[in-house]
Amino acid sequence: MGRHAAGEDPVKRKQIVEGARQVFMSVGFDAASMNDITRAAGVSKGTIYVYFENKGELFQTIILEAKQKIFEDLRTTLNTEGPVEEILKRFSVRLATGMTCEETVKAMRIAIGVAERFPELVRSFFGDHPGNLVDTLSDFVAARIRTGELAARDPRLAAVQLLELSTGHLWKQRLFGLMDEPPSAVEISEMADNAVALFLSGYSVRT
Amino acid sequence: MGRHAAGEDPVKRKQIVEGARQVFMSVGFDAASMNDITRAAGVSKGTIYVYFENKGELFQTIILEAKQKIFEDLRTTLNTEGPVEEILKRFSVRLATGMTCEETVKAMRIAIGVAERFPELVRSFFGDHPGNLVDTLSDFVAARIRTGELAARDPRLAAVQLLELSTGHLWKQRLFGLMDEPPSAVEISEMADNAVALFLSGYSVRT
Amino acid sequence: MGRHAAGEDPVKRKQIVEGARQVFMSVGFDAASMNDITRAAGVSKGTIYVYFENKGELFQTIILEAKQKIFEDLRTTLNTEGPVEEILKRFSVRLATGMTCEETVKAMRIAIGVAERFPELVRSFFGDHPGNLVDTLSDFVAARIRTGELAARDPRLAAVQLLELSTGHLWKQRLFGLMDEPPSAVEISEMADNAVALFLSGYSVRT
Amino acid sequence: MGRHAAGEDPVKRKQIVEGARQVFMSVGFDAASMNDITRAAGVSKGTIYVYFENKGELFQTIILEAKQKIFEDLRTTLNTEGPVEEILKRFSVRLATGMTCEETVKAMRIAIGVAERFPELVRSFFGDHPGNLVDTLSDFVAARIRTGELAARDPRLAAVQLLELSTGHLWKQRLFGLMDEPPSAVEISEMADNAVALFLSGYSVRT
DNA sequence: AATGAATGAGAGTTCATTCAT
DNA sequence: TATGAATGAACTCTCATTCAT
Repeated sequence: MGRHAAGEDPVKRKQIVEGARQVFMSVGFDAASMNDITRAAGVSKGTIYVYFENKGELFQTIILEAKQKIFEDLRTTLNTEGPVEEILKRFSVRLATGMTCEETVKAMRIAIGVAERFPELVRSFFGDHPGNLVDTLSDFVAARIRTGELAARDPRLAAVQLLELSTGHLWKQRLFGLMDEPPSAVEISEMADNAVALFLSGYSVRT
Repeated sequence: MGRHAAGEDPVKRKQIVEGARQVFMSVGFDAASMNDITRAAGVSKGTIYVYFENKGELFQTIILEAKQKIFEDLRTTLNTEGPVEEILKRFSVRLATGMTCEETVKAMRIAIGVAERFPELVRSFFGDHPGNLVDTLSDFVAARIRTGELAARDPRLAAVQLLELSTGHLWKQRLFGLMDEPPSAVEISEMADNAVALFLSGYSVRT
Repeated sequence: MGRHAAGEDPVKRKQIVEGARQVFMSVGFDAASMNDITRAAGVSKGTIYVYFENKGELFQTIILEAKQKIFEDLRTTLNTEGPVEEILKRFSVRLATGMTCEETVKAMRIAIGVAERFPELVRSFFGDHPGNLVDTLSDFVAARIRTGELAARDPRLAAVQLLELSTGHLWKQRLFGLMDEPPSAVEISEMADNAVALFLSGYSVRT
Repeated sequence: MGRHAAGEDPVKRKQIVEGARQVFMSVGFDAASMNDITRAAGVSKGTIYVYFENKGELFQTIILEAKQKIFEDLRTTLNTEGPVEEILKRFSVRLATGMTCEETVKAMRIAIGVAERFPELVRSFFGDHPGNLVDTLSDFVAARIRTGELAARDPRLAAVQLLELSTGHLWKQRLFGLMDEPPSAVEISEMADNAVALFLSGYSVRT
């Protein structure tokens, strides 16, 4: 039969998710009404409740989807061959780009705002799931220590520091609304240069 | 007569603000009802509307007050005499302590969550007001460059980097609910040590 | 001050109860919407929720009030002096009148319909509360056995039987909608005569 | 082709009715959702609407079926030969058993609860259909008056009185939730004894 | 000046019914 | 003929705000 099972038509589901994203992203969780979402999705209210148990579940879906996009290809960046400096710079640029783009910033803002009600949701951004950012970068640093390219007593600390230097300022400015547009490629590149430079001034092996 | 003009009794105002602070901080903006605040403040609803235009304005007052507390004594830290390293460490410790304490984290979370509705409010945390954090620290770095203690092409960039290194990881963990309690004094001290160490490895004048 | 406390203005309360009675009585519990009641009461929805916790509580109030009216003066009827036959007839008439009037019938119908959800409510009609109908009449019968006017091995059984004979048929016809109007005084009187006659044929002392 | 016309397959119809019976009996009319019934019946929603115009019609069918069961074999009881007392007692026992069993009580409660919306439905329980209870018992009493076994000026009144005495108290207690389980055979038998005894004390021919 | 009872629009969710498949 | 995904009106209840006292 050509018809889909209840709650399983991917086109409808996409429609709902898309409508919900628009509404949630622009007004947040509480201020988003299911009527707004209904309207934005072009789907009836009843249908939404077939696809999602309730407002909260729909919300979590939106946020988790948004989160996926940021981190997915960062690991592959670190797994390529090449000189430390070059790889770290590429990593730093990609990370900062993902963290400061419009969608990420909005998703994080909203998730942070409901942290008390959806604790796992916010945690998941930098959370303990395998392959989280800190672990991944720590592994890279440890490997390059073994190759003699880096020298650090605490690879994890070094990783954390690079992460902060790479995203910190621009991301915070975006999060707190001090920068209305995502930073330009040039700005990101400069910040990455500076981050990697300071990092290497502390952890590269002096000749 | 000893009566105050409408909306001008500072004791009443304090009462309202205190009640609102309790309620907003514990449940956020949307979940806080004016009835709850009325109850917590021990003031009638009508009175609240004499002192504050509406819920949003009251909310902004609360958040701005919370913000003041974090940054107020940081500048004096930088204005003391002494060796760069020592001063920066003290600054770093105070900043991280203020940024990760319960009240700050809650206030930021709530403010971030309603960023779309109260854009100036969130901006004000790290905003462009005179004496903001970046300017203050930049000035300090520039001064120490003039004294020959530090060497940096871009004092502002250096300041930003120190700020990120000083608060970044712990604060982000607190904000995203990955750390339920504020970090201990030891944790903060270690992070400050490491931050200042990396900073100086890049910007201190090599002998 | 001339103003009433929240939920304590007897005029408003009466208005709400009156509106609710109209709506509940004419369509039952489930089919009655709070909007209908709002309209019928001429009071805002919020106000109703100040006076009553929820729909169920309002409903219980309506039904219990209706119940009060039926039974309140029956006991005094039995406490008067006079020959058994005359007293029982008066009791029988009053009971049947109360049980078959429009309001009682509607209240009972609706209460019966929601017996699973409000069990105490239905039970209260003939319930175990002190001074319920069976006890009261049993006491009377027992007293008249002691005076030698009646003879019955089981006064309670005799009381129950009189109650059924007095109300049974007419009440059941009313309850099941076979009689659109309350029975006339004549009909009730005849039924009472017949009930008392059969009762006395079994329990009066033969000379 | 062996297919049935729309809405005419008796097996499907039975399935629907059975599913609806389960659901209606356990939660009542309003709380029963067509989805529940769909599930209980194992038939699609569309199919139900082929066999029954709407929820109300389906409901009426269920209630009428439940009603049939109570009264169907009572007439045969009265048509047997034997002494009046014995026959009346058997009749009384069967009537009380049928009127107080779980299914009857539930069906009556639900029907009574929606009496305003389905007036004919409730009426049908004791209604004017040929062969209703009162007529049947009146005929029996009249016949036994002609044989000289009973003496009553108004056979219909006598019949009504016996009916009330036979079911009244126990049934009312069941209907109003004062008795959670159906009465035991012993209780019913005793009540029947007492009912017939009082009846005969009034209407048997004295020797 | 201060109060708090009253308002009513709007929240999330359910469900009888329809109609494309 | 039978299906069940989709609809959207209607449900109960909440709450920011007003205004008579």
